[in-house]
Amino acid sequence: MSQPIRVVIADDHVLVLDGLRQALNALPDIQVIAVATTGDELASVLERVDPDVILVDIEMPGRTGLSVLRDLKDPPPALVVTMHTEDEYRQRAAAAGAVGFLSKATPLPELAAAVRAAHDGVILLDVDDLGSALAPYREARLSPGAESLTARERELLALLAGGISGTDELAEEMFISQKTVKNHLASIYEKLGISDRAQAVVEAIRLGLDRPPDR
Amino acid sequence: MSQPIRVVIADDHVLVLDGLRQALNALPDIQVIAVATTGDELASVLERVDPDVILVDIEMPGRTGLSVLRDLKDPPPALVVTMHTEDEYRQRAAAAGAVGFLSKATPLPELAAAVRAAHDGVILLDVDDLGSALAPYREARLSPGAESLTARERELLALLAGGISGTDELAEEMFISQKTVKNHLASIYEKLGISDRAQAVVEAIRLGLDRPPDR
DNA sequence: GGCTGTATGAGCCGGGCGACCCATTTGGGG
DNA sequence: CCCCAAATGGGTCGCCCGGCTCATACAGCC
Repeated sequence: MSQPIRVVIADDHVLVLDGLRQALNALPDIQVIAVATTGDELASVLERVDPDVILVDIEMPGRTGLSVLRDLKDPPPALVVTMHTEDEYRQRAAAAGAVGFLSKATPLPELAAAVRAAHDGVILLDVDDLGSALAPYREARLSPGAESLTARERELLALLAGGISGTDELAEEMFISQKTVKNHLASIYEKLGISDRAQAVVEAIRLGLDRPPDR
Repeated sequence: MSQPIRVVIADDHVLVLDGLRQALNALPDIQVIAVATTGDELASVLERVDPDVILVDIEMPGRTGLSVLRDLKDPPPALVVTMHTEDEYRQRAAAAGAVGFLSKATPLPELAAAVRAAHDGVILLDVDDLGSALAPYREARLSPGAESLTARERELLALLAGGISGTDELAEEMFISQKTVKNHLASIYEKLGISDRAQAVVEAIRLGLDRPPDR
């Protein structure tokens, strides 16, 4: 990965939609680029944009999500998210070309992992142990820009995002000399294309480096 | 307002729950302090914590949300959020003591407004024009710390959080002199108890001043 | 055994930033 | 009508921050 995974979500319950959008956008490696509340809207959205993964509910006013899926000629991997866990729905989702089938009772980290797996080409439908199939995708990826940073540089950014901004406090927190703090900062500035601590804080938070790991 | 509104959410669909939690927590004036996925869990949660508002789904494994509501002796205002819009459910919700009844197709800002209204003691059940009843509560409240800031100071913080950190760029953006920028910053530092731009960015984002208004 | 990247550290220099003191204008509230 | 808060602006000063160059030690890798 290097670019965030671009996702489209379709669900007729706006509350669910908005919540999901916000939750997924909070992850550094996933980006919701469009949403739809009806089947028709989804179809028209998919004419304009080309997501990496689609999340779709079955029940929607007008056309069902599955109906839209069926008609796509070159579809991105689609995950069906529904309240209905019955096997019949699962079959129908599979027939429509979905690569995964998830309940709305799925925890969010699990969904995120499924999105990453789907983007990676994994077909989640025919695995019986979903948990272990998703294991490699549990961990939140670092955002593109964050990959070039070293561990120590990320630590420093996390402290900065926590409100520790003075060179000496940072040095004390990290058990190194003031000079080394400034060296790390200089290296961060270069890698991220910025030039001071205020911008570093902006980037640190944008890259999700402010809260320790995933979740 | 001065303290954020403390909310408990109950919904058996973890995905919805997680999404909602994240979305509501993103608002500066609302804080989700606990969640529950079953009626029993909700009941036990309400023994431990005392929220300002409860959001509850009707269908849940074991006890329904309404059943839990009925048994509370001194209940906080409760909003029922459900997929079912039929009038029968509405009656049952009212009978259980709910102050509001919302569909899962409600947009998020509407839900947030309803939470604020409920916290304010408004009974939303018997209004026929929900839209205008919620109008006064549409606007997202500013977080406590942000209230002492002037409009111009908030503008400045928004720019800072956008990555504009140099005095001269800020001055240009705001059509004022460099000196005035530094004056505003000094005033911000004093009000927020901080001392440089990096910390100002941290606060700006924490206070939700990075993105213009509500939504 | 060398090469590379990371972490650590030093010195120097100029400019920007924060602290302190002050002035003017405008608009709204008492 | 007066006063206060907000917004605007000026000046000075000292220190810290960022840019530049360099050095050492250690770890992994081919």
